[in-house]
Amino acid sequence: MGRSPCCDETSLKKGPWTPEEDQKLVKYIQKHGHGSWRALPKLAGLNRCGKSCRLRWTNYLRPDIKRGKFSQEEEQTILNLHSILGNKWSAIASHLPGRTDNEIKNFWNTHLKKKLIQMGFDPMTHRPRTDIFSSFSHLLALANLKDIIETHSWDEQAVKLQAEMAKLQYLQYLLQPNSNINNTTTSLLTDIDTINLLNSLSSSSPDNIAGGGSMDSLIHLNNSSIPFSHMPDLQASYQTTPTNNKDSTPAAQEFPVFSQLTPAAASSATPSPPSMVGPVPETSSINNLGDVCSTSSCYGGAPPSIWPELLLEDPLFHEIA
DNA sequence: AAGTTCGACAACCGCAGTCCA
DNA sequence: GTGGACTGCGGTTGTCGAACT
Repeated sequence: MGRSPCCDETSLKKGPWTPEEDQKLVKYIQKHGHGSWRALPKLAGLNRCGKSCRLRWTNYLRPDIKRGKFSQEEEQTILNLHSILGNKWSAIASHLPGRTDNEIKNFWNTHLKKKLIQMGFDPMTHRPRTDIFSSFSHLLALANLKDIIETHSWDEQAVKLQAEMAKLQYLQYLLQPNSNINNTTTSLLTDIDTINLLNSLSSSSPDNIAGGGSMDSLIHLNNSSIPFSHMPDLQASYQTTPTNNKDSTPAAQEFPVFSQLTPAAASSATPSPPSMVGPVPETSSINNLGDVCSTSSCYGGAPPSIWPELLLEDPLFHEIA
């Protein structure tokens, strides 16, 4: 298949379009239609390649383009569709009238992706990240650095650190959704193993790596439920722990679905549906979710909404099904 | 006030698919 | 069937203004 040279002519202008160029392009297309994009620049009196003209028209000058910030509904639609379609920006754009694939792609990369990451979700899978312990260990270390320095020798702590990290790494392995655990029995054993391991961590001596607070931290993290979303026992604490007023967190306000999860849904051992359903990390434990709301796409006081519903209503969902 | 960093978004690049002579 | 022309698409880069030091 031959490849057409397009913009390799060095004499052709690149870079930002001027208002004059825009005007020429719009006038020409309004009068003649775009026809052949390759021929268009000459006919329109533009020193651009056809490809550049096409992009400028489709991404910016087209009259039916909706500009401005994305609405909350649009944001949810993007999240839903992305969870099914992945980076199929044009497919996503086709469900958002007036929005271009480029605009959606940019919005995803600059806002939504960061938001998911900050909330502890993998932006590609829309599931809780399973590598949370890598950062968790850092958090533990930071949180207890003072205690370590003040009360214990470095050697002593180093040994304990290694032991705890080994446990955590094994725990992480057990929690891997793609681990080679296929049959029910093994899966059950795994959960038991996992819980036992957690218990062992929680029952460690008070001067363990977390300075007596590692399991507390875990439980609080479990309120955020990133690593344990498929662990029923721990989910119980998720729903009953009163000390964490999730509804007051920015994330809970912004994504009310997280605070509305039923125990059954929260304790489901089944991997979450493509849409992002799952508890939200506790603001103060994981990261500053206030930052999440600091973006231009945050809509304080907006009515609650639930992505999966939107997803199921979308005709695309039926197409795919 | 000047320089630097960062975020948002427009634009470019190159591959892949489709159409058609 | 073949190959050139063209379009669509997704990843990446460049630019510019705002925020920060």
